[in-house]
Amino acid sequence: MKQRPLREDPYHKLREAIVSGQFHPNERLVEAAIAERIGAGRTAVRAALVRLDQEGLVELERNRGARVRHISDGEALEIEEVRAVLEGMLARRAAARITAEGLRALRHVMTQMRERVEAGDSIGYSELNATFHQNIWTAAGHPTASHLVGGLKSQGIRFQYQTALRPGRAERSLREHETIFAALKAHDGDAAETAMREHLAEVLDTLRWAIDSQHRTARWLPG
Amino acid sequence: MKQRPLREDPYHKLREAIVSGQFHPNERLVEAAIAERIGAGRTAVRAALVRLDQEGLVELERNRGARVRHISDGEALEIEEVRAVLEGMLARRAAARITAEGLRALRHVMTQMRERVEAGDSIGYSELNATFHQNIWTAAGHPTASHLVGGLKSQGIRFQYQTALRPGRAERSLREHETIFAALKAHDGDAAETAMREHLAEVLDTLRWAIDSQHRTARWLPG
DNA sequence: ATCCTCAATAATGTCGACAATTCGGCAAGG
DNA sequence: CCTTGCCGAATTGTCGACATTATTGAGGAT
Repeated sequence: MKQRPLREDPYHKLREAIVSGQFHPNERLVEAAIAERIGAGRTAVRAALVRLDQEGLVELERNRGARVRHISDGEALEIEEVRAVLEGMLARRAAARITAEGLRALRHVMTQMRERVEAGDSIGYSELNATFHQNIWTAAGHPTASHLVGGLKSQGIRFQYQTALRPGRAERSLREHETIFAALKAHDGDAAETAMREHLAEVLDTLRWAIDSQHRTARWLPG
Repeated sequence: MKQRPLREDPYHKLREAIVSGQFHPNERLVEAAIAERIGAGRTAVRAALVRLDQEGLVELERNRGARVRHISDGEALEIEEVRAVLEGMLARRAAARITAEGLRALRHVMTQMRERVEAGDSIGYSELNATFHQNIWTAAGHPTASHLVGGLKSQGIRFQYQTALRPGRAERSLREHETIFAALKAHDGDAAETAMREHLAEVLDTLRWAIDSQHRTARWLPG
């Protein structure tokens, strides 16, 4: 019995390549090329593409092949909106069910986040941010919602770098996380949901700002 | 250029067969058998199974084939919970954006629902119920959330018959819908979200009741 | 110069065959 | 009687070949 390393699975390999930005949005994904690139047969690649299409990372058109799905600005906002309500629900549940163990893990992550902010390391902070949220999903014990949120996150990942660039965002974000943590520690479901939704409303605002400033610079250059 | 009738697409055919209950939960789905049954090649059936697996209607195990996914009671409750927050959000948005046209369509559906209740036609009412909610999704203009809710709905469909059986459920449900409609008509987002969430909390309670009574009768018969 | 036609090309969709794997039964051994 | 190992049927996974379909580009007519 040999275990199957997930990293060798064509689906995961291709998914990782797309999410990590190795393919540009709207770039065509030719089955034969992908097959050779990741060292798999065309059949397996096909199956992977079907899954990724269903997942929303790839767009599959009959007889016209696959391309990396381009997430429009508006869609990114929609995704963030849905994330907000789902994570709000997860935070509420987490407040009711989180254990001492879970709280300790969260506190540990927050300590690291504080370090990253003080060091001015935006990208390191961003990764810890993801860890923080994932810990909450785990504590919530709600596979259905976690699965959905995970899928949304992978779609919106292209925009996550942009939000980190806003001046002063990290400090503010850190305070918001502390509020969430306090609510969880107090097992206050209402407060946890509210704090999480406010936090993600802030993220949404930042995203709007990032998109706006993008449009502004885009008009400056060619004009 | 010939249009492709969706009903002939193996994916939709198989999906419809599963959702409509032509296969039991946990029933094995042998590729060759399905292929012959719906008149398609094994390749197409394979692709359909992959999609349905990603969608959560089918469970695909490596080298062990596919089976209809069994949604446990707990999972059904989780699904309903997620549906509640998502539809709540959609109702809020719908309140802000619904047109006179959309309101008229909703009113028409509600009239029919009233008729079905008075006629004691639970199953007809249930279908109109689905239509009512779909109209709200449309009015909300939020493809991302609508898509997710649609997927959840198909997973939980097995339980929807059970909830309709509770005595007096239909009348109460009708009143709840009227409340939602009033909030939409008044373009009151807060009220719409609250009404929708309360409505679906009721549905969730009814579902808990259905599951409980199921367990009771299950223990009576063999005990 | 522009538009249309049509062949050449490249990619996808489908099929059949074969290899790999799982599962059930059956017999040998403890 | 129970466990273990092995064989065979059934099913899935993969590959290669071929049909089908879009796309591209050249050439000719207006």
